Amino acid sequence: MEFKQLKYFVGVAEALHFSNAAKKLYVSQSALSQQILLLENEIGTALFEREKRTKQHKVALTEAGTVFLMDAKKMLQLHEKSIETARRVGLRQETIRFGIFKTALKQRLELITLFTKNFPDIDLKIVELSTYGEVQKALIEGQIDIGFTFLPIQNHDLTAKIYQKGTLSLILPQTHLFAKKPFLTLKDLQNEKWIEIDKSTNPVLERIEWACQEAGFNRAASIVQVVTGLELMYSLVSLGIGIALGPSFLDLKKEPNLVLKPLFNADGSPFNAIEVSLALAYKTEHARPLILALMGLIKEA
Amino acid sequence: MEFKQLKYFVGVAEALHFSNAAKKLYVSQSALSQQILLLENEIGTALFEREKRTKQHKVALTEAGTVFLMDAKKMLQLHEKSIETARRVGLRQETIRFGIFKTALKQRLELITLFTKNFPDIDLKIVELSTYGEVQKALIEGQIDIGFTFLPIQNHDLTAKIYQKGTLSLILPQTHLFAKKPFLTLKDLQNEKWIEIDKSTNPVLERIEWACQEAGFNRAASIVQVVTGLELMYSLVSLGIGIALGPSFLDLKKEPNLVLKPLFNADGSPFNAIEVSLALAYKTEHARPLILALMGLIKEA
DNA sequence: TAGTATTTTCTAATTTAGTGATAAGATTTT
DNA sequence: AAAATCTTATCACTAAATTAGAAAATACTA
Repeated sequence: MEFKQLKYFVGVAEALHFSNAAKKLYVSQSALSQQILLLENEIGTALFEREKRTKQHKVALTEAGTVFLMDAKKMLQLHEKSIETARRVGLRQETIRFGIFKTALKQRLELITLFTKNFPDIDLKIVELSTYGEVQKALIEGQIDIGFTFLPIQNHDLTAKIYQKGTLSLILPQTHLFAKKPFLTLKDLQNEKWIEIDKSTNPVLERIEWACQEAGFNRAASIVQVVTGLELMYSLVSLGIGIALGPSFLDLKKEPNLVLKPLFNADGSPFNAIEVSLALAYKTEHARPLILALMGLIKEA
Repeated sequence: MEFKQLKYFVGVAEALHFSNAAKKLYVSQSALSQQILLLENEIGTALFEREKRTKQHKVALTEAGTVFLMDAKKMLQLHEKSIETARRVGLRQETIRFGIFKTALKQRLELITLFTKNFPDIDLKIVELSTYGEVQKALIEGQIDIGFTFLPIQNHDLTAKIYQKGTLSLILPQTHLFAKKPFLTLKDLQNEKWIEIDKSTNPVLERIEWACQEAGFNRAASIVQVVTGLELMYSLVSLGIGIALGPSFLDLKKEPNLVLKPLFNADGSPFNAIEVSLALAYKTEHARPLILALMGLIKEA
């Protein structure tokens, strides 16, 4: 018996419907069926009556299922409570300095929420840095304990885990001719002017140049402005001074004049040769349970 | 967090010693360490103080570990209780007919104990059959629900799981010249007289003949007596009428005049070309949770 | 300084869980 | 009826996690 199976069981018991429960639980219906079967075969008795789907998709708890549901809920409650109390006792006055940089606004909020929700008793200090390169530097120098960064990481002293995987997307003014074109390729962009984020610390950005060379043009020559922050980039693109590239998970809701367009290869497949991944990182030698637990939280999102 | 980790944690907390706890828990010490680490890294705080083994191998619970221990025990209790009550409710008056045959006395006792301990409320009927071939027949014909048998199983309607793996061993009178020889090979036995269990239904026994042919002699010609049960075989071997072969897991404690000797290849490696495996089997199409749960119990042993 | 006891780390092998596609059972629609 | 639909179970494949065992690391003992 596993806690996962208990969660699945409670999910099905509440939905009384495998497919619907699977959606809520974020697993496939087949995985859900299998785990419920495993649970039943461990206990030795059916927990649900499927009745060979005799009547209208009737899934009902058996008598054994009914009594087991109560215990399953208790176990899950105790599971949560046990973690909470152990954390409260073990983490009194522990401090975590969490480094963030200016990109990825939505993501950092989500993660801070996740951190404080799961570890309400730690002293979480947010350290704002301007670029992800500075985050890496601060991690290595021990000024922060954990932080956001883009991949790849050059320094081997850091351990990172992908938080959000993205590809390169195009940032256009809504008024741009291409804003309505469904399949944009790199080649389509050969006559554009470009705004670029300072790339001194980002190896990914260099790969854009290579990709443009492959597509048959030299983008570097068309860069009209290099900026250091997203805000200025957004402004310049809005003004029509040029277009820009950025991670596909950027949140442009607050920039009504801009649109984020995915890129495609010539054959119509998504252009994902250049991966832009946002990751959470810590200095490997500073690993301790609390930091590893925070790292572990990202797989829930 | 997994129940397995909770069991391991309680084991270490009670032994306050990883290696000793590992033995009790029947896992390798490294697996134990890893699982405890994983648990600590999920909770986010250390549960044990290892103090970098500063003093005499001191393993102590941290404060967080102490509070977590109580919850862990509660969860494990609830885990057991939940299974018990679900079984009690779901398995009222269920009957299982368990087929056994005369070999493997010790093993069948162990398994019956395991069955009744885990499923105290089912009506377990032991059906004694004389050979494992009859057990297979009874399974197929539906006279029994589950039963012991030797592998391999010819009939594809049965599903089996190995309960105990063994090789062929030699059954000798204690007074026999070979009883003290450390490395017996098949070739050493070419001039012996043989007692043999009725092999009409056992494909494994035929492979003995092949193996003897390979070793350079014809055993079939030296068979002085074919018997149908172990008891008679033991008696005849005791009397010095011949020697016999049998599974290495036979229990000869009650036969003080007999010894069980492993066989070796000419190069000194153990002779395990012929596997004699005792398995638990059921008719595949009769699978139901209770039978699968009983099948599942054998991995605990 | 070598020897012993103990836990962690590393690696290869096995086992397990997950997914997507498909099958099977039963009802509803055409 | 036949086809479409809905639902759960099963299959085959892939990805991930778990295990044991060897070796490394750490500290105490003689």
